[in-house]
Amino acid sequence: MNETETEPAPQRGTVTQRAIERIKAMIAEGLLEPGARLPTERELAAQLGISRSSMREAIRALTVMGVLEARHGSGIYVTQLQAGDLLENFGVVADLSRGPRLVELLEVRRILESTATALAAARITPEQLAEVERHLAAMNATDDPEEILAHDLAFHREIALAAGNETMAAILEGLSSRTFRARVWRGYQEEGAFARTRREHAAIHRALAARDPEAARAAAAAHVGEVEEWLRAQLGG
Amino acid sequence: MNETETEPAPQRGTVTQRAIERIKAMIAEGLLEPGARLPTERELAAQLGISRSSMREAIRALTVMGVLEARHGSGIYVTQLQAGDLLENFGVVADLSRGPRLVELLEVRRILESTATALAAARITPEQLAEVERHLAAMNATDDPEEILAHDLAFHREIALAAGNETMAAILEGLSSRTFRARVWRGYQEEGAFARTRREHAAIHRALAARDPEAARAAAAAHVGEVEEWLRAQLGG
DNA sequence: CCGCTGTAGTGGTCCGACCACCTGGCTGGC
DNA sequence: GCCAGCCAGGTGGTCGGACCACTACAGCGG
Repeated sequence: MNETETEPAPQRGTVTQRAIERIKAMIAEGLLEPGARLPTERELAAQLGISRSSMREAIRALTVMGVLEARHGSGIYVTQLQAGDLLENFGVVADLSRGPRLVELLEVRRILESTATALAAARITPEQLAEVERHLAAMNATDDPEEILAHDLAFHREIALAAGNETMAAILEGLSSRTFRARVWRGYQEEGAFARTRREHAAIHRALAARDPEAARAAAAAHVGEVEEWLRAQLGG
Repeated sequence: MNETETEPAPQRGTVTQRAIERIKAMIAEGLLEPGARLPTERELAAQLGISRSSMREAIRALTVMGVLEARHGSGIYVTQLQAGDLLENFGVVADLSRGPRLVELLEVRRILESTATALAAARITPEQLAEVERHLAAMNATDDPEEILAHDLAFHREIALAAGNETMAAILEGLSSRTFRARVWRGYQEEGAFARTRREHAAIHRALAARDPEAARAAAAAHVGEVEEWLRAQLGG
């Protein structure tokens, strides 16, 4: 391979790795706006002087990171680079963590969730509060664990959104991913924790309706803390 | 909208996507222990009945997620699945976020960093405290922005580790990634914020040495909050 | 016994072909 | 003139095979 005669650092790592950095840099520098369409795979490969296979791997990597989006038959596009896009695969952390790692994850969630709930108490709109109440009611109206879980997730998601920080909401979404919750809660709920959970959710809602940030923070921290303590005991014993 | 009425599970998405899920599931179910070596690419491809190219893309995806690690000439291995492994590429979020998103990111960091610093005040060991002091001294002993930045990062990393939650430390690491800090601080530091930063760092250290969690929380929150406010003003004006 | 070397096997890269899908223009009827 | 439907071109998705770069280890020679 030839190089530009004066370049002392032609190749750092693998070809694919370089392609990833190049495209990432292009986006960081603003050469590629969010939503913009990239050249075709074949063209990109030619531009960087690599094979289409390697370019495809680079694109796959950026797709996983949530930076690019490939639409079959249409083209490759830059995502909106919203928090949700970039944190979409954050859930795998929760899905593949085990043992002490799970407790750490719940501790992080407790910190963020309590703060988010406190913020939400101050900022939530009547419409959002109504939505929260809807999920709360639906959660109490059924005994199907699947449905309860779904409304539970939606309940907290709505609160996180009401906090006004989309990034935090996206992170919490990952920390509460469906499979994660299902895994941890399977045992937790079997111990008849339904009643306790309902009480805690009611307390959170009460604090939100009263616009009391401190009460909301405490209620949310206790809510997550309950699960955290249970899980800690599971591991310890 | 509804599907899967007729066929149980013919083919959900693309071939590569299925391969990713399969391998991820194998790890989640414990069939592949952390550090274990996988079959060769060619073998894996044959097992799942797909081409090696597609399998390579799947492996690349899992590599980016921090789940797998490919060693040229040796083989493919499952990572230790530590927080650091899975959150390694979390930094891209910080690197590619702009405008209001950056403020949100700093807000999340402020919440986590203040809590982590408070925890560290209660748990830090003499050795760790000495290390923190070393970085503090090195930071004050030079005027080279690069060096200051490096020790600044190490200063906070040491504190996060002392908090005893590796997952939180890894997330904070991502939220403080080198390029992110460099981007935001370029302007911030140019306004003669060196002195203020040093004062804030000193305050954090003082709280740690005094084992005062509340003071540590306040100092850390103020430290990050300063940058946050500055950035907010930059965007507002 | 140690160190060097050769080699088999691994991931990394490239090529060229074909398939599946989407898009937009064109055709044809109304 | 307008619109539905068809159709061709272009796009990402998949495949198979070949070769390169690197690693690990067995075997040789000192």
